[in-house]
Amino acid sequence: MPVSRKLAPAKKRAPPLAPPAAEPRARDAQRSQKEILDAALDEFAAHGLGGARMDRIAERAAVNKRLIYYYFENKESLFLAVLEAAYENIRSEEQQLNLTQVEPLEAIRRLIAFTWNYYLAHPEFLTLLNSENLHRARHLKNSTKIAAMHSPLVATLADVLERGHRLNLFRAGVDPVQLYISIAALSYFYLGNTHTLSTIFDRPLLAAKARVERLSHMTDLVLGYLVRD
Amino acid sequence: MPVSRKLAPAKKRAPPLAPPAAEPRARDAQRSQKEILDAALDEFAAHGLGGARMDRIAERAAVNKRLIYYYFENKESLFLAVLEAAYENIRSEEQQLNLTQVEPLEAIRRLIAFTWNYYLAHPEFLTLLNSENLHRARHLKNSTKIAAMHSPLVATLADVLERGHRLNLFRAGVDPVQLYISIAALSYFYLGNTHTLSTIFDRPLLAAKARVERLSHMTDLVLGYLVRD
Amino acid sequence: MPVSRKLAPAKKRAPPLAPPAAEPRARDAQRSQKEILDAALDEFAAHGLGGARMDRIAERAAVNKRLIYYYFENKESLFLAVLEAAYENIRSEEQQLNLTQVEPLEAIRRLIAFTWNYYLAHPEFLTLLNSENLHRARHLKNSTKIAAMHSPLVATLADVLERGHRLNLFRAGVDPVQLYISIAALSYFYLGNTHTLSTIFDRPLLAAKARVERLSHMTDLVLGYLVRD
Amino acid sequence: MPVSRKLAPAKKRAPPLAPPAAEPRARDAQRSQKEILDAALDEFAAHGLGGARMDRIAERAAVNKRLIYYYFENKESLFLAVLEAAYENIRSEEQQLNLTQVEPLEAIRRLIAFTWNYYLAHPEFLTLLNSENLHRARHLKNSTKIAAMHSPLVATLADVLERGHRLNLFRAGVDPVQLYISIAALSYFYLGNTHTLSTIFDRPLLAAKARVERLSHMTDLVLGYLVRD
DNA sequence: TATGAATGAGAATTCATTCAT
DNA sequence: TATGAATGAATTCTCATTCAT
Repeated sequence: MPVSRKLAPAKKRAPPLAPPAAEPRARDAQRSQKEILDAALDEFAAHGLGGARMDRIAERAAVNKRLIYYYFENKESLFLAVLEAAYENIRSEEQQLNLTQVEPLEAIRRLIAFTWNYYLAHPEFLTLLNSENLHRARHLKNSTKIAAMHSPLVATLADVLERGHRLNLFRAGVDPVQLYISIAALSYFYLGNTHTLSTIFDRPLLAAKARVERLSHMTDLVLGYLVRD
Repeated sequence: MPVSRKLAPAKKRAPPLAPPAAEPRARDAQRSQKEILDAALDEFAAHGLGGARMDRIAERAAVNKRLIYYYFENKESLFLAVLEAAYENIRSEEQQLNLTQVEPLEAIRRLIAFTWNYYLAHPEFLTLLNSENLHRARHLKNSTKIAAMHSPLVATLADVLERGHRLNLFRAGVDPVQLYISIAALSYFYLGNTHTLSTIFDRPLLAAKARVERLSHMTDLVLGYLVRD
Repeated sequence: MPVSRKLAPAKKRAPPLAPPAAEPRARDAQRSQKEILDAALDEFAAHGLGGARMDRIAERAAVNKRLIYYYFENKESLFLAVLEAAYENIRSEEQQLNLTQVEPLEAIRRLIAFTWNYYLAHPEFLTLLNSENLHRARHLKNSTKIAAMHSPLVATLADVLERGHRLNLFRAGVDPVQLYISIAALSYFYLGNTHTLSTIFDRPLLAAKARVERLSHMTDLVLGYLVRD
Repeated sequence: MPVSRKLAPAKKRAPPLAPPAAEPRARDAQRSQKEILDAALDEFAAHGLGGARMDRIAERAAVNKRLIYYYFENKESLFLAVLEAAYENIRSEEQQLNLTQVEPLEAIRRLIAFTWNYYLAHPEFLTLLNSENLHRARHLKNSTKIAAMHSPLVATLADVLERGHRLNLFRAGVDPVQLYISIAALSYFYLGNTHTLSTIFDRPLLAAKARVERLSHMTDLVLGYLVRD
């Protein structure tokens, strides 16, 4: 039962990550915004949009709460900003796979592995998307750039499929969007729902061995379907 | 023979002005609890655990808010109760597929179709699970019956795979849990993330035609992998 | 996070002292009232009037909550009933000291020791009185019998003082009420405030040795004043 | 340059109708905290911890209820803050008696009179302590400074007793803590229990005459014991 | 650009008490 | 005499947001 009486307002928890900052910190707009976004990503990922707390974001970012409103209008806008940044990040890393430059079979393998590993490394991306879907993509629909961010991905996958088919390697008539959704689905569901799945099946789905098996299973599944015999 | 003298309480609570008397609904504990659970399912599904409002649940259930606490300790316990009921529902319908009684190929087809249609008809199940995963299955881990509810499912699928293999139809060495997760994943991600996916791919994923295509794609995918050539 | 879903309402704590009592217990008005009073005494003593919970009283008494209202109108009336019973108890035990039958010096010693031991054995009496004083004796003032219960005590003490004086043992002009209040005060404050006193003086006031010393000190104090040299 | 686009929050909170504009009081953290503490002291003293209402405290302090939580974690922390302030106050006034600078007999007289008058002037101190004892000093035990606040008092009284004894005035072997408790007890019980005592003895204990008599009786009692014949 | 002080509108939860049988 | 079901009115505490500097 901590007591605070003198001047400082009561703090619920031990002081935040950053030192108490007696004097106002150096003014660096760029940096402040970045820290807010990072903190907000963590917070929204950890608690969802409804469960996220502006107070905690300010604390994590080590900025004054008021500053968040200065830069990001309100909670919802901040959430959209976080979402866009998250999409930008995954799409940008994806681009670096250079799928159009490798042979089709390898391209598919790489895409599956990349997706799996990215989700594994960025669990916050999954919960973020879940939150946005809970809200029926309300925020994303206000985004001007989001669709444009995804056409290259579709084009790339279409190219891979086309090349695979011309080499008489892949089956015909595969819809790239459909396939991409399936590839994402296989990793997304397993990782995003690990907690419930581990509980209901009473099985450690994130153990090292289980992870290797899952990647292998997913690859088999997709290639088993895709590759013409 | 009561011993009390009329001693006025410290501060009389204002007497109710007039009885509303809109013919009070019959007292039925069973029914009240059911209505609360139904309302809570809707509310949790629509807003997540954090966004759900006890007030709205009471309103939807048409019961006094206090009654919720009378039957269900608190919000979290209510959430677990809802979760368990939701799992019970899907597992029970699944059981009625009688997968052990049909030939393996048909069994797999049915399972895929059932999963797809169930999720389509029960979008609340998806958001509910997302919420629970956001909370790292905190509630479910307190459930005593959840794991037991799932062993029949695994056994059934194992039986189907085994029979398919003995008929020289299916490939060997398929892990039923792994496969079940994949089957669920393909529907779950598509339907649970329809809003964001529709937005980023700018495509109406829930249009009648799209739905038919998706079910077909998923079936092809799974059978393409499973069926030995 | 206990869950209760089926028919029974949620219980916050493990079942009360008494067994769940599936069938309504034998109808015994006398006994029910006694159990309610006992439970209420404990509860009011432990939490004060404001902090006491009717629910807990019902639980402790192992009767239905509604029954309390049947016998004791409301919380305040119940509190008064408890108070009166408590006073009755101490006065009745006090009476059995037969102070008028022993020599004055011994009578005073006995009264001091009795008071000390009674408070020690009945800490609930102290907190009960504190509660009533917090409420400015609001309940007691409604009592018809309380003053009558105390005149014998005053008479007895007056008699002792008078006899002591006539024997040239005690000083003259001692007001029995004043003296009684002092005797009670010395024990009451020490025992009723043990927790804060032990904390501020950092000393275990209830240790066996400390108790012996206190009784001795109080006796010295009172007799040092009373006894003529 | 804020990056936010105007994205309306999920549900706009209704805009305030019109600013009350009764010339807002200057923002003064120190003063706000003081007013809250003062109001809380009154409220806790009047109703006990359980009966105190945060709403009323806010109202009395003329601050927004939320501000209480801004400065004082919660009700319990506020209670401890109030307690500590109360102890600080009495101990500080006591210090100003300069008991070490006056002759022993006078020192004891002064201490008795001071205690009596302080309790008379600060009835809230008594009820506050009663509340804390009801809670078994739960809050005080979390205080770091409380014990330190009391050692000077004990030292002072020890010095007085020692000097009195060396002057062959006081009896030997008197424990200062024991004596202090007795002195406090005599006033505390009389004043803290005035309401019940007046009722059970049917006598106006706070009448001017009664007060004079009580102080005189207490002084006689203590000195009768302390002073060597 | 930055911040400490302040707030209105809820939010979950509690509580004494009454209803209906 | 006894009880499970039900409730209106608080009560503590929370939260996004704004004020004033």
